[in-house]
Amino acid sequence: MAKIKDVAAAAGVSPSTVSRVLCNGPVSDKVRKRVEAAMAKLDYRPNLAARRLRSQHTDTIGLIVSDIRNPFFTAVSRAVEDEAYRNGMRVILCNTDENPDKEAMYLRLMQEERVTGVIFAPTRQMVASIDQQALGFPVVMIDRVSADAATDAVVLDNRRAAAQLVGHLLQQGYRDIGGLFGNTSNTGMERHAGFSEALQQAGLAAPARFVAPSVEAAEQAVLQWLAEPTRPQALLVSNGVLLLGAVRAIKSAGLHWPQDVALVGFDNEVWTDLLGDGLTVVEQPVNEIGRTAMAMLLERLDEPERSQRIVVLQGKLVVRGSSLPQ
Amino acid sequence: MAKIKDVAAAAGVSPSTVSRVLCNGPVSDKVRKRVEAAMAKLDYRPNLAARRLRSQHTDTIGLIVSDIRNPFFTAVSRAVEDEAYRNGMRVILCNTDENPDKEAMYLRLMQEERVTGVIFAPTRQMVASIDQQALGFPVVMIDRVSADAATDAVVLDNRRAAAQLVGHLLQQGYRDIGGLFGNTSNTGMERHAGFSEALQQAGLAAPARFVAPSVEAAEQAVLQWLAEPTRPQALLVSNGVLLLGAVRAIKSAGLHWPQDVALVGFDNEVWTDLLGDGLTVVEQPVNEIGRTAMAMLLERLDEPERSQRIVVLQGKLVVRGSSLPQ
DNA sequence: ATGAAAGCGCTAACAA
DNA sequence: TTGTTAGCGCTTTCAT
Repeated sequence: MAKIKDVAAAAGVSPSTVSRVLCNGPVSDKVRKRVEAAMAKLDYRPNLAARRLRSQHTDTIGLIVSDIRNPFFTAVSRAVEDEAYRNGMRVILCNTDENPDKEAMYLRLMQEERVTGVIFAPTRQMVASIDQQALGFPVVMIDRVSADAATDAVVLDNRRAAAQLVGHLLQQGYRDIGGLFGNTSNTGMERHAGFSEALQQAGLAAPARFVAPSVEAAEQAVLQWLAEPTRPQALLVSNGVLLLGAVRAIKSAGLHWPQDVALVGFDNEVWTDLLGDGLTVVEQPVNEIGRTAMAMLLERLDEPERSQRIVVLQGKLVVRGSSLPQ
Repeated sequence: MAKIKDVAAAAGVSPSTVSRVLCNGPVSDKVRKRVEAAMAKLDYRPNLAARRLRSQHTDTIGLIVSDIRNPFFTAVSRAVEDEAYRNGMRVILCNTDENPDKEAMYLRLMQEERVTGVIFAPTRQMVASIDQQALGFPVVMIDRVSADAATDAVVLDNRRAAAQLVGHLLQQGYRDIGGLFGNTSNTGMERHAGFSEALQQAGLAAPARFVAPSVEAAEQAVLQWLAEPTRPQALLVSNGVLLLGAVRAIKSAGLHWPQDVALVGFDNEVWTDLLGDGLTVVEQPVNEIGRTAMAMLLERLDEPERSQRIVVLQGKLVVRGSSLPQ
């Protein structure tokens, strides 16, 4: 494999000149042409490891999420990657499975890679303990954040979104409303807070249950809840993964929405409008979340000293049949 | 940030010894302990760019797919990543959008990264033109391959799977069967071949249409097809993305399966069993595909000279209501 | 088992 | 605009 010296020799110039061509440095047009011809002839590929070592910048960012198969993260990842490559940066993707040990391991790996920065959807335990100074690179958190986080962040207005769903249910005449939330992320906690507040303001009880963030856990929990005499008239479910579990539970219990139980949730996944008259959900602006996170990271690199910034995006209430009593 | 020299000084040894600790080389237990203590104290993180440059191996593989949001690739990616990290390798993910220019660009990037190997789901144009020698690393193709590919590969038995779906429809009494296929991948071509052969063997016509691999293109094509007087009794759709489009079309045309039109397809996505009595599909062994691709890459690295190998996996027919006349 | 020395392929400072 | 020189942080001979 050709190296910079070979190209230099073939073009009759010094290695530095070849390097300048590579980096768009000052080179006369005539020489540049010659060098580019030599590169093409030798099928030269600059060695990125060498460039990174020497130049001390990797143009690489880390993207740490719980599971790329969660459609929310799938969509956000794609947006982040597009924006990254558009800015000449590469992305290293890491799946943590909501496991703090894996989170720590991948953060360590990011340090070894000397990444330029990281976009991170942390678990609840991790949020407060992230120290950018110690890490050595800036972090933008997404999806799961709390007030005590010390980094930039892009989040949905989770309380408001949950409150909106509750408001919608109240408006439709539901009074007996239950909530199902994930127990590992701050997102679940915030959505629970919005849910509780909205119901308390209406003078109603706010029965809530918390489960592991998996389809199976949600399915089992909902199946059990629906079998109890205190079964709620309406169910609010905290994200797309849990929502799928809830749908499976309702289906396998032989029940139907909205007559047996109304159902509302988060994440406007592709299947939510295909079921019966559709599921009422809050849609997250997934592309905007990804793009914004990447943009904030780039801004932070430009201005390391500027104060912490949290961008709060609004969800969009999409009303469908699952919450409209007939 | 501490470097190897600092650790060496702190531990009272030479940099080589620290390096040996890092690489599990021969070091006495006593010295190893001292070095590890120094590493911990200084919060040392080895610089991967430097290691890669010097050692000439990157322990990195590239994964090139059309779009991570396609659930098939989402699942395969996750399996590849898990298997990679388990083997101490990192993964660079690239989305090509079925665009040959992007494919070429990312292959070039993989060369600059000096990746150990690449797992690649190529478009039709690209399949035959992949030259591992010129690229400088081994390639394992997935999902889309043809006989003239010159690399290792892991594929579904697409012809047989399509034929199975046709066989199932014939058994259920359908005679007038149409097929919808993607026009950019060899996968679509092979599934079309299996579809055609099976119908020809039964002495039946095999009307087929080809569309761009997007939900919208499929929806429009099916909408139009269903409005024609020659509308088929049953529709076979070549992958999960197109299948979603077909479902939308049938729904928005106010039709129902199986009475108005039976529907079968590929990819057992989460929503396929939620719609009515469910969609009949061929399920691909997504985890096995990802794991096998990674395993083949590792084997190829061990034995560069062994002959080309293609692993053909079987799909699983999952029969549901969409193809069972009432 | 350990150390000294060389160099992976490139870029950045400096000089011309 | 171009060349010369040094060195990024590590691993790998080759000694000892």
